[in-house]
Amino acid sequence: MAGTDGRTTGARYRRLAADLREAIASGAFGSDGRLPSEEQLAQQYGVSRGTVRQALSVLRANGLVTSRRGTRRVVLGTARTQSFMELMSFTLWARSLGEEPGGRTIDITRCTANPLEREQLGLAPGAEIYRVLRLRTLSRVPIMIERTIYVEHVGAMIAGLEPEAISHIEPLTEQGVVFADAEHTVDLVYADAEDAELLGCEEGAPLMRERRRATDPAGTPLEWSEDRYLPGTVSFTVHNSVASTALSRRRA
Amino acid sequence: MAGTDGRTTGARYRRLAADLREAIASGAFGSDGRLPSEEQLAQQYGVSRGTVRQALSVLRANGLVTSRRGTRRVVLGTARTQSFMELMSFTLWARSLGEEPGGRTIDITRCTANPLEREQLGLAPGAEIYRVLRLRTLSRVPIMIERTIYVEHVGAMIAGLEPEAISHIEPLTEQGVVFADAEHTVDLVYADAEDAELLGCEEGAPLMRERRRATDPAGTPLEWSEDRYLPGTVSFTVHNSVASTALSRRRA
DNA sequence: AAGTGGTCTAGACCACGTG
DNA sequence: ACGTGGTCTAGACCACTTA
Repeated sequence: MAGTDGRTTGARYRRLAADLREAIASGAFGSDGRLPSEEQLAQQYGVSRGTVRQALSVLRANGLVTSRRGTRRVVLGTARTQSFMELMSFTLWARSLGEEPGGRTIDITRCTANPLEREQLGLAPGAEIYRVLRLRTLSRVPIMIERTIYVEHVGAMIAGLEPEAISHIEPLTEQGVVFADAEHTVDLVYADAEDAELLGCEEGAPLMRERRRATDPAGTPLEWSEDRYLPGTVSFTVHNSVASTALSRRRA
Repeated sequence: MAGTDGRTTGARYRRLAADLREAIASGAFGSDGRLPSEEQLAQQYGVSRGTVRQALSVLRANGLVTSRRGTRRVVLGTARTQSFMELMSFTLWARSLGEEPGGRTIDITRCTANPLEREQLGLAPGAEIYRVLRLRTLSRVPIMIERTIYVEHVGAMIAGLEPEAISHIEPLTEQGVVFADAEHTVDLVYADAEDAELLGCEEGAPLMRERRRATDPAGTPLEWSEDRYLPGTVSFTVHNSVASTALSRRRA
């Protein structure tokens, strides 16, 4: 519960948030889970109240602590949310589970984007894209099929990787591609012939579908992906509050 | 693009956020979608830069605008996210779609919570709960079956409603029950005999499942619900960014 | 009545992107 | 070099909860 250990890089409020996250996970706030007041934390950590509030707002958005006028904050639960990159990268996600990620690239093609693809990536007529088809495994068991299209300059990097490369996103990040935002949509679809063959299920079998559009910090789309999971292999969880709503329910 | 019209209640930054939301929706920021600088907005609206930033952070969390050091913010899209209550209430949601919400309460029972239910609502052994089973329709077509358990004092209010009441949450809100946070988990399940009969599908047919735990501002659980949708009727969408991650992918 | 978080202000410096 | 958003500070007042 010290106030001086912990990280030394990045913004103060991020380090503080990480510290508090640890303190929460280790049960440092007692059985009732009441946090110190903002003023107390500010003094303990030698920062202003504004910085404390910035740190706490992160924890609040993650559903870790309450926040209401008049009473101290209370611990709601330990960290469940994953980092943004863990959501983008099947490989990172698998590793964080302690499972062995695998993947087989079935096909990579460079071609001219069709109208639908142009809309998904916000491209002009005639733009070139890369289409990538991969089968993903968890501890050698196929669980997901991934159909992704990349804007040209990103796809070119992917095409330069070895076919056996397990992670595609890590090399991209090393080469300076920055993913900043993503929109995920989850629904239910039925396996087509290709799905069935690759996943080893019946044609017409139900699958969980996650569609995802990822952009760079400027808002420019980088990739658009449609992932199909075998039932019983994944679920998606969202935390939502009056103050910050990220989720929406749509008519199909 | 005036700065003086708009709401007159609630926090300044919320009113400002609503104003900016409208301005974005009406295309007031031109074809390139570049927003004025924070300093300019502060002067236009007669507030401090801090308040402007607070308003913009709301829009950012909703995926409406970009935000990066060095450049002005840019419009990403018009509002897609729904209010927190629209997510909690099937009735509100249906109305916002312009469709007619309907519901039939199949069963309400007061009983002692079993161990699983106690864990879901964080209750002590022996606690009483209400179990509610409802069939939900959109424009008279059944699309979802809802199995909800309520803590005792909330369930008692539900039990006092007419059986034909379309909305359960609205009366609760009027009686002072405040929903503040919720955690939603989406996956795929297969219809059991009861699902099949009520939804009019085959037993074993695939359904989209949304499980939800909702709490009051103090973090005390109020309800736990398991909703099952017919395929093709809904999808769930989440916006996610490096700065604020609410979503997580789980091994089933 | 006292304590706490929510809101707002005014000002400062820095890191980054662009011209 | 300049403008921009990101971070941080110090202080103020208010709304709410709790005792």
